Amino acid sequence: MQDSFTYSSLQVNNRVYIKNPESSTLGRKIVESSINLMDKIGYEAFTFKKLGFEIHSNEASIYRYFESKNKLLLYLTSWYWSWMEYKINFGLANIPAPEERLEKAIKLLTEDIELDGSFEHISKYKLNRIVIAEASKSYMTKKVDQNNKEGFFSCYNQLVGRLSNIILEINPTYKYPHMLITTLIEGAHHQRFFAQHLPLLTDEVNGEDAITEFSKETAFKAIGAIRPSK
Amino acid sequence: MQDSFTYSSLQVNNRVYIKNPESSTLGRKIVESSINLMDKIGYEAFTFKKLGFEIHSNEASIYRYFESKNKLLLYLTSWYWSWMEYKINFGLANIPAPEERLEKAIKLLTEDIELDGSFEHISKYKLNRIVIAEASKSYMTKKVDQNNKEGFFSCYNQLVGRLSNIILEINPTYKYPHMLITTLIEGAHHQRFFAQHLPLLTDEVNGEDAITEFSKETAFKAIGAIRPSK
DNA sequence: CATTTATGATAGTAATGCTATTATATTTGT
DNA sequence: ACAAATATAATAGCATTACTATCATAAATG
Repeated sequence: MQDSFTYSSLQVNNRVYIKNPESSTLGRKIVESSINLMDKIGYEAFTFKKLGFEIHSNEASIYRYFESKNKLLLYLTSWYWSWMEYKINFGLANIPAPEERLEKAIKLLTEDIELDGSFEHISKYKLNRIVIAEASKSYMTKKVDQNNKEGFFSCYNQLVGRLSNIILEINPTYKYPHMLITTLIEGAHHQRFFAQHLPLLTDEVNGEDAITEFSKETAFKAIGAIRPSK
Repeated sequence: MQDSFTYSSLQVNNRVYIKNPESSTLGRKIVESSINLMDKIGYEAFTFKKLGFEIHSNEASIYRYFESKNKLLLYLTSWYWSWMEYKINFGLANIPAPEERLEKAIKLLTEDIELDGSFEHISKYKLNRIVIAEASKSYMTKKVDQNNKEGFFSCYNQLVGRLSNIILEINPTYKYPHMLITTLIEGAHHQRFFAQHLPLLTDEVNGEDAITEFSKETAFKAIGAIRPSK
């Protein structure tokens, strides 16, 4: 991914934060460190107090940026999905055939995100791990309806909408484009987690990225389309 | 489901509880009420103190049955999966053709569980809702590996293993039987949740159970088998 | 009916998830 | 250059959570 992509958080709903973390050094440090810390100790053990300690600041200061750790998680996942959409837009820019577009999109959505050596503001590698392991905690909540009403899931909704349209371009009569996309995205994430922690729930296939391969294969068969030859 | 099915918890790993809740009135009340309360207020807000109040007992007594609310959730989900396995075994008993077995199994796994009028000890309707909304919190945890080593997910592992075998009976060369099963089970659960709370992520199709239909269709296409005619 | 065993009542503790207050920097507008 | 506004740091406090411990009483059992 190019550095030309400005990490503005314009695409993230501005009601998930109290003060835009991109607007100050402290804010950026909060986001950056929250990714490291949450990836390391997990959402449950993660607290603003610990984060405050990590960044040599304190709890109260973090609360001026985010109302709660759930909102912070919402911020991180929204950011991830809008980054992913950017990445997909960029990756599909020169591909006209919808079959190829779909295949590429599925690859980008389901592939393993590698540890990048570069010292970026936001570690995509860790953020991907957080999305895999913790994102569901942002919406599997008694506040979903309220949060949804406020538009906190719009990044994800929008991405799913666009991908559904590609499917409909390929097969306009396919009845379940949204289901297929969300099932494959969440499914791929689950499979990554299972591969690491609950291996009996997944399939080991060496010499390929089985998860991405499974996702592509399942998608094309489901919509009754022929996969572009490699 | 017959009442002849004894609700013994033999199939649930005995290390998820301290004292078997099926062994006493209080224990059964704990399980029964925990389902009602957790369904009502959600896993996060659920506490042993509140549960104690509900059953006119107290916190300390509940802690004699379950070490933590995470273990209680593990108990409930394990119970659910072993009940589901029983239900599937029962439902497939007289079906010889693997295609029909698979179709029936997918139906049982993904269908909406209706509110049953009968006053059963354990409400399958609510338990299903808990599994949909909260089950992932039982394993999306920094303790997964340890919990898995102790066999806390064996009910689910076993069920997935059996269903994979049906797939392999139909198509012995299919490479991703476990992935397909888990993707469809978790996927169907997600879709039920989305249909209620995040409708843009799913597809509305009237006049049928779209989620079960999608699951069946996707499964048969994925393994390249022909669906049994209805 | 003596003794385990199960439950209830109460208390206590460290940590969590905040809010509030005040002091001190830092930025800014004039 | 300086006053005013704004951002951050430091500290305290509070209700709740997630437990553990203790002791009394009730129920079951041998």
